Parts: sequence; C-alpha cells; structure tokens
Amino acid sequence: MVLSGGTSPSISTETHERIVKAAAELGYTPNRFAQALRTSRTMTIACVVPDISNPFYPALMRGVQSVTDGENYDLIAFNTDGTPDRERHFLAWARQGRVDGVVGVFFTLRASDFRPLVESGVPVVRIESSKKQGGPIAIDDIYVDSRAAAEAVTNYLTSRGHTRIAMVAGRGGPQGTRVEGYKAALLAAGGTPHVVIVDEFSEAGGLGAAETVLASGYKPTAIFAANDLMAIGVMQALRERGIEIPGEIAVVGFDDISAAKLVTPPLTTVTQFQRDMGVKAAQILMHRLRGPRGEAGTAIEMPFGLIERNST
Amino acid sequence: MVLSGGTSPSISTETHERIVKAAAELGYTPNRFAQALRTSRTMTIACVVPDISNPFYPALMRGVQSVTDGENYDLIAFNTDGTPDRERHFLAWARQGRVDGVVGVFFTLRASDFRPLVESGVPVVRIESSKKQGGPIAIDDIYVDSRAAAEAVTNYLTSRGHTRIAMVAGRGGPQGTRVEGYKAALLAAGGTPHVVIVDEFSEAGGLGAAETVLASGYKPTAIFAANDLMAIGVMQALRERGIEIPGEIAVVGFDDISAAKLVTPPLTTVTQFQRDMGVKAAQILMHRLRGPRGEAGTAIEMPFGLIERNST
DNA sequence: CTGTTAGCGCATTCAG
DNA sequence: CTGAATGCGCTAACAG
Repeated sequence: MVLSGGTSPSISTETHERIVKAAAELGYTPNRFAQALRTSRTMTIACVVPDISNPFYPALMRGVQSVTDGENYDLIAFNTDGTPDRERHFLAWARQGRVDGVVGVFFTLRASDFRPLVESGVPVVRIESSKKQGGPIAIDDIYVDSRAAAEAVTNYLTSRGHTRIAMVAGRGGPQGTRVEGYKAALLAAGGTPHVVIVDEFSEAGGLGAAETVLASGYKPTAIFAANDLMAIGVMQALRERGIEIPGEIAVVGFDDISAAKLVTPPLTTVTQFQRDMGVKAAQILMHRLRGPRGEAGTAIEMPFGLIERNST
Repeated sequence: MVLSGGTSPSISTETHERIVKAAAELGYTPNRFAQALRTSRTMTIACVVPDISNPFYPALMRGVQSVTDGENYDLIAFNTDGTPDRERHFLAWARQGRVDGVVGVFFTLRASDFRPLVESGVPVVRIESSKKQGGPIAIDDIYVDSRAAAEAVTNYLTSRGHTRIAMVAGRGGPQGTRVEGYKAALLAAGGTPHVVIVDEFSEAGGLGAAETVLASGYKPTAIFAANDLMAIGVMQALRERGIEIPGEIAVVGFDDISAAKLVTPPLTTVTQFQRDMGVKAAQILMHRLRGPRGEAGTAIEMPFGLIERNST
C-alpha cells in the first residue's frame, strides 16, 4: 500500500520510511501490469497527433507530457496522418483498454464517433481549431478560435493600409475557418477578398498558390497564408520574381512554427501557444480522471497571439 | 488463440474466419494487461529522445514507429532533456517492467549503465554519433560516423578553395566528435583550425559564436557550424553585418532539420537520414525481441549525406 | 483435438 | 489493526 502511494494515518512516518527503504534495497517495484489488471487503471495516456514530424505538434506533446509525467502517467504517442482510416483505427485501438485517457487532434472524427469510447470510461480531450459548444457527450474540447485569429490578421493588415489582401490556403483541416475569418474581416473593411485554394498545405502548395495569385491580376499588396509552410512557399515565389517583402507585398502566416522566425525576412504569423494548449488539455484530462466521468462536455477557448516580424 | 494471432494448421481457414467474425460482432477484444501479466510481454517499446521538440528527433521517432506499428507494439515517448538526472530516471523507470525494449538517444549514460536493464531481459538499441565497437553487454548500437562527416564537410570546403574555415560548436552531445573531424581534415589540408565553443547549441549560441569568430581576426571564408540551429544563428550574425553568404563567407550546418532548406540562402548541411536510422534501430530491436537475447552487442554504421544548397 | 485448470502480481475483502 | 484469501482476464500446461 505504501508503495502504491496510498496514505493512511495509521502508519507512522517512521514505519513508512522503513518500508520504502527496504523496498529500495531489495530492488522491489510493483508490477504495473498486475496493478492495471487489478484496478483497471492503466496509468497510461494516449496522445494522438496527425503528424509528429510536423513542427506544430511536438510542442503540444511536450505540454501534455509535462503534466502526465508529474502524475506518473506514461504517454503513448500515436500518429494518424489525419486520415479517416487511421483515425478510426485509433478508436478501435483505444477501446482495447490500453489507456486511461486520450488527448489529441482529430481531423476527420466527429464527437459522436467518440461516444462508444467515452461511454466505456475513457475520457477524451480534443484540441480543436474552431469554436465548440460542449455537447451532451462527455468530451472536453479546447480550442483556439481560428476564425477570430484570421480576422485579427486581416484587421492588422487593413489597419496598416492594405486593402488588396489575397489569401492562400490548403484543403481540409482547420484552414476553412481561417478563410472565413479573412473574408468576413476584409469585406467589413471594404476590401474584396481573393482566395486561392490548393491541394497541398505545404511550401510547394504555397508557391503554386502565390503564382496563381500573381497571375490573376488581383495585384495584392499583402498575402495571407493559412499556415506558415505555405507562407514560406509564397515568400519563395515572390523572391523568384524579385518582388520585395514586405516593400511590395507583405506576407503573413499561421502557426508560428520554428522556421517562421528563421526565414528572410522573419515571418509575421499567429501563434496558438501550443505548449500551453497541451498543458491545459492534459490538466482537463487529469481532472476527468479524478472525478466527474459522466458530466457533459466542456469547451474552453485558448488565446492566440499575433507575432509581428519583418515580413509585414 | 486465434485472436492472439497464433497459427495452427489444425484450424481451418473457415473456422478461423468464423471466430474472428464472432469476436467482432460481440465487440470482444483481449485485455492487453492480462496478457502482459500472464506472458510477461508488454507489447510496448520505449523511445527515448533528448527533446521531442528538437526538429531532429521526430523523424527518427517516425521511423521507429513505422516498424513498431507493424508489429503491434505501442510506442511510449520519453523525453530526457539529455540530462544525467533524467536519463538515470529513465533507467529506473524502464526496470519496472513497463516495456519490452528500448530504442533511444542517450547523451550521458554509458554502456555499463544499461547492464542491469539488459540483464533483466530488456534489450536496448542506442543511436550514437560516433564509431562503436559492440561490447560484451548485449546492447546494439547504430551510429553515424560524425567525425567522418565533419571531415567530409571540411574536405568539401577545401576542395572549393576555402582554407580559412572556422568552426563553431556547442558543449556536450555529439558535437565534440564533429570538431575533431574538422580539425583533422583541415590540418591535413594545410589549413589552421579555429574553433569557438559556446554553451548553447542554439541559434543564439551560433550568433554569439559567429561574432566571436569575426572579432578574432581569423578572417574566415567559411564557417562550419556543429548543427543547423547554430548555422542559422551564424547566418543571422553575418547578415546583420552585411556580409554576403556565400559570396564573402560560406556557411555549412549539420543535421538537415526542416528549417535548413527554408532559410535564405538555403543551408548546405549534412543529413543523417534520421528516419532510416529509426527504422533500422527498430528492426534490430525486433530481431532481439524474437531471438538472441544474450548475444554480444553489435554496432552498425549508417550513412550520412552532404546536401549542397546555396549557402556555399 | 477439445475442455479444464492453475497462477501471473497485485488490490481488495474478509476473518482473526 | 494485521494477516490470509479471492479474483482481475488471460495463456499455457495438462487431462480427457
């Protein structure tokens, strides 16, 4: 009992220490799996991300891990590639009783898809990119309001005199909401939105999209890319044509990946404080694990921040 | 038995399918922890890295995961920050019978530190940055010869006419070997080495080191940084002083992190094919898990590759 | 070849 | 308050 971390007033501190010491000398350590079998608590959390090698996610995971470590939970990393197949596969996997809880980013699953898992007693905290309500299913959401962030970016640009602002984005994921925010804000400011959507949300996609914008006759004074990788592609396209950044065209990205401050000129972008999000998500999960399993889901908003660098 | 993935010629394919189907309908799935308790195989692998948010490691982890996934092992991510404390803590953790095997990068632990773990039946595959021999302890090493890579970089620069090549490096980790290789190759080519060591192996460190080099009167025509982050810092320092890259001073890095090709100009660097290393390491681990637990350790070398971009 | 049983190491319950 | 007995769900060994 002592070794499991339990507390009882009936055992004196002295005895307690004797036990701990003896255990250390004998090299004894309780078997996690026997514990898990008996208590049906695995002391393991799954962290699900679309791509661990996408620079956006490791910081999130670090945040999660910093709290799970402190609570003696192990963290299992799970990549889904953001595909429906692999996300469903994760659900099946998680239902095998391998983990006590889940925190993750899901591109294709809907809240109802989690119902069986949650009802089997495994709490889920999702990290989302648009406003959520907190439905009847006991899933907790934590989100950054991407739409508002995109509006903020657009307003920042218009406040600096830009009216011809183009946006480039990829298909899928959170990028749709960002486009909406941009459109709304630009219309409100009296501008005319111009959006180019491409398949890949990568540098190559950004480069191609920028070329389309330049060929369109829209003549933008600023280009807003739905993520940093695309923004970097945009910058490459502009540089190839000898267009000065930000002199002739300003560029803004989204995510604040580590490369954003390393390109030339350093990229103005939006941070989502991903580490903080990870911490917060894990805390919410820990809270569920300790207490109210069945209560309705919550949704809490996290801040974003505009980071001004020299590309604008 | 069927569900555990066993094989027996005595069961017809038809029966086999009936069982699997029935199990699917009933939603039955064997409990991993009961299995683990009974068989003392946890079906879990630990992947230990100094810093998951350092762009170098996620690709490695992906490689590892691509093979563990295929073998139905879970992957637990473990960050050590490369500190002795946390690396020792990992050892203690691993001895609690939580994982069947370990693959990782260790900065401070020595082969002998792993002996208790390995002798308790948990195979370890280390990823190293200098030539290893394969000692008596049953640890498998897989390494890239950093020294040779640093020599190759230096030779590449001298072959392009550089003789005044400075090197900047951080303390600890694999950077020492890289400095050795540089010195040896430059001396062999008749040059005079000039090394600046700083505490942090980050951009800031690289920036400071570059300033030291420039202030020294060495007047380099090329600067070789022990990793890409430092190289990027060097580039910033040069840019601040209006020194043209590569016209006046060429810059080379090490690691080929994703940012390397995104900076301006794109950075010439050395790749260690980190994903391949992860795959290979995991394969070796799987081999150990299936067979020869006690055999002497092996050490296999992995290739590096010089990636020429526009910074040279 | 199918059906039964013991026990992996723990946390919990019940008797002492 | 301490000690022994039970069973978590499974696999492996054994008997029928």
